[in-house]
Amino acid sequence: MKMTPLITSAVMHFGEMGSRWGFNRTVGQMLALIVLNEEPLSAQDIADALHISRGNVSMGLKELQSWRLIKSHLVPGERKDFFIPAGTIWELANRVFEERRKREIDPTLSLLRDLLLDTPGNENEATAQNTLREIHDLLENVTSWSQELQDLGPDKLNTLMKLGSGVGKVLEFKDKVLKPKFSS
Amino acid sequence: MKMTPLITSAVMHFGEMGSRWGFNRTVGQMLALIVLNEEPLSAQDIADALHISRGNVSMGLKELQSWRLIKSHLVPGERKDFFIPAGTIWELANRVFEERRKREIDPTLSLLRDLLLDTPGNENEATAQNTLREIHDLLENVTSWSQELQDLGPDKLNTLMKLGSGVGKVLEFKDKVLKPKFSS
DNA sequence: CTAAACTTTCAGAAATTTCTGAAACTTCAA
DNA sequence: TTGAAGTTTCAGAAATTTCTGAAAGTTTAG
Repeated sequence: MKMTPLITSAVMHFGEMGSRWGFNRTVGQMLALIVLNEEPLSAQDIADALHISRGNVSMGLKELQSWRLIKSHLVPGERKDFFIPAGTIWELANRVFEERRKREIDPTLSLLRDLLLDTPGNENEATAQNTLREIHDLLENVTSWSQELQDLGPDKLNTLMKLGSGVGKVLEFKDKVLKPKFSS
Repeated sequence: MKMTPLITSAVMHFGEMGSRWGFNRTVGQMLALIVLNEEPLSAQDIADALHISRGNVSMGLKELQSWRLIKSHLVPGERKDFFIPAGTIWELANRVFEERRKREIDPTLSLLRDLLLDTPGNENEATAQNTLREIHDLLENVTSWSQELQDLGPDKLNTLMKLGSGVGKVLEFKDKVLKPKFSS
């Protein structure tokens, strides 16, 4: 399992970006390696290709599985596990999105809900609470909205994308058609 | 400038989440503090409230300004600078989004474009390149799409959100109206 | 020009995260 | 039941990130 220069640069880059995407350098490299290789890879293959310890690979694989980005693939007659991507690129991207939402937004939403139940103790606190409510509503909207988009699936999403800046017009149009009583 | 318990828990939480949102703990706390306080705060106020060093505050303010999340606010008759949020919650959220896109997606897009120009050296590399192209196209779509959404602005976005799962129907509808020649 | 009030910078300390490698564990064939 | 092939775990080493505080820099009033 030797890496060509092209694959090496991609793998290295995904390693660097990995940390920005929620996992660490080696986990990012491992993901890129698995996604870019047609052949399923064993843990040992990965350790060799990336020059990292076997233990580190084991932890990384566990994390990638917890994100549901890779899955193990049993090769008949082989004792060890091999790993392959757990879906299409679109699916993987969605999983990363979803997982990040879980880590970045959900805990905040939960705290904000709690804080909004408290009775403000003074003027200043009341204003702060209003701001918190604004943040809460925004996050809730973002969450449900991104859920919608994912549910649409790549095809419809693409149609929507091609509309480009026409989205606004469709909306106006829809308003006129569906709510004719209230023409402005 | 003392913090009530409500504000304290919000500030602490945004500190913890800060690291997931692209800045570090104290920067997150500082942002929350500034956003939740009606009154503009001086650097010293912040250092006192959060019990962190003056130097750290200075670096944090610089970073928050580079993200365009806060701006300084001159109080007549005062020598020192005071800081306030650089816009509405909606605007701040957009800036965070945009900044993250710049850091998380743009560099990858740029690398992928380069890698796609290379001529694949062998079979395996050709397949890898196809995968890279798929990733590239997806990222490009995500980028332009999220740009669209931001341009729509909160109001239209909200209208669109209220449509909920009806978005799909609107799309089908639009297809029929705009492309009647090619009815399936 | 000087000094007071304030800010920024940055070297190195502190805290946190990641990685290694050896030991413990599991599984299976014989 | 044994041992070979493989995996996981985790304590502490290494690397990285963040924070402090003292020194250098800037601005303005007088």
